[in-house]
Amino acid sequence: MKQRQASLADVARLAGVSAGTVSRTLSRPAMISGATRARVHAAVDRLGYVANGSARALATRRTLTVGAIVPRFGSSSFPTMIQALETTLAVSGYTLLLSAPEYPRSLEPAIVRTLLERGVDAVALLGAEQAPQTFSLLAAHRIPFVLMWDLDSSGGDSIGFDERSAAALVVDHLADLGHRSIGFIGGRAAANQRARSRFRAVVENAARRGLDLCEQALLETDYGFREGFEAMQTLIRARAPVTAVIAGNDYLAAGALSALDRAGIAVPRSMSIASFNDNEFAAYLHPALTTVRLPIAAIGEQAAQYLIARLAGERPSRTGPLEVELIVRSSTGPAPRQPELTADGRVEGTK
Amino acid sequence: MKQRQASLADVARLAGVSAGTVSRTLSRPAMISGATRARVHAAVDRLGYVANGSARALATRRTLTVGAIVPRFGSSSFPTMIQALETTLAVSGYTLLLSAPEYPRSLEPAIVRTLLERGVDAVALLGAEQAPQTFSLLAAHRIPFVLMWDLDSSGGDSIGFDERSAAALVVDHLADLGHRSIGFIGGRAAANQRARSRFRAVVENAARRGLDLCEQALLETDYGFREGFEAMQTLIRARAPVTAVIAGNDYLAAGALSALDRAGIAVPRSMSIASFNDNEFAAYLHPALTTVRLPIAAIGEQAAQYLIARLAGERPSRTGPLEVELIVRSSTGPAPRQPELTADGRVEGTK
DNA sequence: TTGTATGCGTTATCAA
DNA sequence: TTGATAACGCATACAA
Repeated sequence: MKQRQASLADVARLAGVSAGTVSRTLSRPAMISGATRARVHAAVDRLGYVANGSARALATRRTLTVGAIVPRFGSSSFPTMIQALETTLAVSGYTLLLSAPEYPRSLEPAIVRTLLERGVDAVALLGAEQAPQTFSLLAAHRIPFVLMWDLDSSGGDSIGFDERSAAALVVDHLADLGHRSIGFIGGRAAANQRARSRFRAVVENAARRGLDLCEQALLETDYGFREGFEAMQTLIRARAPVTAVIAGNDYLAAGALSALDRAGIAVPRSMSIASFNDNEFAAYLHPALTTVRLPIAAIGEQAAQYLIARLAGERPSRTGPLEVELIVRSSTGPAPRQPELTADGRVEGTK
Repeated sequence: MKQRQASLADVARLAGVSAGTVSRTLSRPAMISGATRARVHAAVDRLGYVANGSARALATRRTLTVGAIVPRFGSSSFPTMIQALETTLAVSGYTLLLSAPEYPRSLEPAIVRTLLERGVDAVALLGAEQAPQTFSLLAAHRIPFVLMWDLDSSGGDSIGFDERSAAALVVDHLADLGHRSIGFIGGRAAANQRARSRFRAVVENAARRGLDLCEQALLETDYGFREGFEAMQTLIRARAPVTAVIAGNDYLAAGALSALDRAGIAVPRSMSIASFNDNEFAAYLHPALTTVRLPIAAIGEQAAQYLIARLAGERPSRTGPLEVELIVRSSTGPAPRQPELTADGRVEGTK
């Protein structure tokens, strides 16, 4: 019973045709007469034949496989992007080869080499935390690739949104409501390209609107509930003179809201909160939470479509940044309004 | 400049040796003399040679690739499992081929066929929402596979935890605190094997402890913040006579807590909340939230180790369910205590 | 419409 | 230690 898997030759023998005919029957049925086609299919079913992709790849020089390098899979919006990427690729027959390196590994060229050995037809890079060598390797092997999330990087085409306009939406919103002094709880700029540009975008926009973004209220931490909770506690304890806080992502927002709740500080009466919405769940955290909805799934979809086009020999024109949307949920609760400051500028509720 | 990638033959020519020697130099350097080894490596570097995995797979009959089928990637704990799976596999040189079908597609046999064509050496199935045919196909092709999450399924080995003991931990905790009547907000049992067994586990344990789990307080919904929010609102409006509610996962817990907050119902004074902790973030939602920490990352790791062992020709013994842990955060807030009931048995705070 | 023959790039077997 | 040669399974150009 230890027989190997059925091959094209086995099918051909059983069907009484040549191997070439079987191959054609499976790939271009139109070329084959109805009678033999039926015989071949019968043999295929009977033997449970499944094509050997390695042999096919060797002969055709394509694997119908796309590689993805995804740093920091866990607490990010990358799974959503990957889902969209994979689903869209699958429609066109492509399979996704996933590499989810934990932090320092994402800089190892070995990852790209593995992908190249596997013969991926294209590569998707998420978050652009790769070594420069990655790009030269891909270029040297003429593998089309796309950068997801980050619009600024050079070297290849990229699909993403503009952090500056996203930040502008939130900051403008808060400024228009009358806030003059705000805080920001964001990811670690030192360790994370995305956190860095978001950080910068908030700072620049605050400056543009003349908002006070005091150093004391500018916190960097890991993305996470606990981190958001602790960061907000820090702000509260320090009595940071702010009337609104922007959270860098959903996790931070959730933690921050929880900390405010625990401290008895009412949102939005005593403190306004806004958040970048990576995971599309910040929206449901609090009825008065303003969020910027980032086009996460759309990035995955469009990146897939870009690669598919490239692999079809087209040269898609560069698309602009994907649209970012501000969600103000005034309908599900009181809209953020001019905060009531205490005499000394402290936030109400800090004791 | 349109030359194809360098092949083993190219390297051999440049190094002045045979192709076989190059192959051996790369795979079993010990067999080769220092001098030729150096020459070969020089040629490899010079040409930027990368092995062709398809040809290697064809010759060796192994791809060093493991397939994973992952339904409902988005709002689940699967990304964490995948990260652990991939990381552990990578250490042993295996790459992950990811299939993340949206719902109905997970039942298509075409997915498994694609994986088989790609020549995966093994397959990991997450959440066991696959068609029965999946298992027979894998068996017919003698592909080792492992079921992740679900311990009960038959057909292959599985790595997971026991929903019943997880539920027992929470229910016992609430019962010991003196709660007599509780509610449960869980996932949709009809659409989701995992939600179903969790549901059942809670019901059975409640019965075992003589807790009242009235139908009115037994809600099924999609996993999500909004859904948890709305479910809890439903309970509040219906004035469900419960003093504690168990949330089926983190998202539901977050939404439920938000709804309680909005309704002015104090946790845990007027209502106790406990939650299954798929994503390890429920822990930070509320200082008095009791959670069952599910061994998500451990499942990914152990599944990888299981497959690696199988692929090495071993036959690992069945391991029992992974450990589940109850986290009571009394240190970060008041522990849930005997709730104060109103005269007519209503929960305090519902108006 | 179908069969034949060759090549894809690697590993493995057997000699030298 | 190294070289020659034969698979591995499929696709395709060419012939029939």
